[in-house]
Amino acid sequence: MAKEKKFVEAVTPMSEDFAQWYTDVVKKAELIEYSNVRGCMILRPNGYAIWENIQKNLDAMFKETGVENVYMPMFIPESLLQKEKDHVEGFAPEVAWVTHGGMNKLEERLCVRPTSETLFCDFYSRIIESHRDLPKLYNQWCSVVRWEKTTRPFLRSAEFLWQEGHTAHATEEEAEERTIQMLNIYADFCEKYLAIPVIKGQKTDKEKFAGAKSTYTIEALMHDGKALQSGTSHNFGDGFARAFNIQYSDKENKLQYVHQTSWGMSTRIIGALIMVHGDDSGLVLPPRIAPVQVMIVPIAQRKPGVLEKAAELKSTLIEAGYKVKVDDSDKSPGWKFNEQEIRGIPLRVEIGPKDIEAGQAIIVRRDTREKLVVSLDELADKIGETLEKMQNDMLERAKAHLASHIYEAKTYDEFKDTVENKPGFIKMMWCGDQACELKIKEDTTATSRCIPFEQEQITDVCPVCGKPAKKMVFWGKAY
RNA sequence: CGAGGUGUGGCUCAGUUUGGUAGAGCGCCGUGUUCGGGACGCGGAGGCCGCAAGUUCGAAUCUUGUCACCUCGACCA
Repeated sequence: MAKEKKFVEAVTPMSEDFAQWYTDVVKKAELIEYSNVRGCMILRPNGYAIWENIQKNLDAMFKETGVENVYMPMFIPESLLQKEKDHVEGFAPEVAWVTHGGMNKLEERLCVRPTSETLFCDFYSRIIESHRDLPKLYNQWCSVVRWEKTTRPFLRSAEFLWQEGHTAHATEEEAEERTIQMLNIYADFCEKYLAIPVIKGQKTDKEKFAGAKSTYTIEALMHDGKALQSGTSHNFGDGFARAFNIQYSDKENKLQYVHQTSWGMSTRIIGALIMVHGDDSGLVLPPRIAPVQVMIVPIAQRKPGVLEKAAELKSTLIEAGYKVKVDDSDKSPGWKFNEQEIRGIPLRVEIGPKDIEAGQAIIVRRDTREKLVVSLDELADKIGETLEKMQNDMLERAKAHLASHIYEAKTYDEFKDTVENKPGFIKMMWCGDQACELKIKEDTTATSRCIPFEQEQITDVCPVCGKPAKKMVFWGKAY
């Protein structure tokens, strides 16, 4: 029976106001709380646990390829940051500076790392001497600070958590191979754990990382049709090595510069998780990344035996390897259902006196709300099956959404019309000239997202300028 | 950083036009009855109205400044 009164403010529907929906979900799922410092957020247990799971799984994938973790200082002396010209130009406008130690002014001010290329380079210049020292495959998990003008939880915060991998190689080929390898790891991770399909490709010169030779990216599509750069992998060539004098003696005893890469994924990906899978009831977490996979909701829990049964089911499921909690608060069942849904917990198990009598329980999927009555003996098996199915279905749905939001433009008018009316990616040929890229941005606010690895020849000329087309580019509005 | 908007118990907001010392619902605490889609009764706690100056006998209300948040741009993971 439906109640007319709804006391608790629901999440703003996506269709009404997507930005507000996002903020509501972030707050109501208790992922974050705003802090006292502009643009900085407090990651609450529900939010941090997601990051911990991302970290755990991604870290394991890195380590399988020989990567080792280190930790670098959070401060960078100004002189060190200055060493690579493009790099400092790219980051200078948004670094935070430490000017005093205690009461004393520092001789040289220190920047709070916006990224740690310069520190790794300085470090590598000291520890690399011979070809026998290569490759160096280091990564660090840390936070970085970028004094952004406008911030949004997860998508762009002044301080954010991430990992940054920095490698040094003997040859250009090896560095390129590593750059692509890490991009593939990100893409695989997104598909396998986060159920987020991505477009892999290369950034245009305009969009590439400050100081990089080439930047590769994975681009995901949010529910509102906007793109989110979800992970990047850069090939630095020997540019940084020359600026920082990172040389090794090769087999012929000749001095050579190393070739470097760097690659990162941040808490921003949690923003993607929210905006790819969430719905009007809140967050929907893919089972493989969900900190709690099953919430058991006892019905009529004060009736004898109900809580005991719920606890028993919990132990059974935990033994079977699932992450399970029981909501034994004295809220009404309806309340608990809504809480579980807003937090995106993949499955709910309802267990009440009637079920106990019948030797059964009800499993409810978060994504489809599909209800499944199962006998208690096979609960663990069914939970496993359903989690698996849900993970797959979520990926398939996201893939379908992505596929149905990729458009093609043969003329610039068609392009402009599509940007205006159909949110998503637009495939269009490009002459390779930055002027056209800038014009597109000026006219439409859409930017080049990437030059996808999987190329097609849509037209022979660049629809913007009419010159011969060199590449097909994915364009779109982005976060 | 530019344009616009909003700041009043934990949340959503009324009160500001016309200055007179703060309200509602939800939430919270206690208690009892409840429990299959945000239950109900009774009792209670909690706010010098974002912050700072100013005008005034008196400011949530008027003035100036400042900070935060939201939307749209520019910049960026």
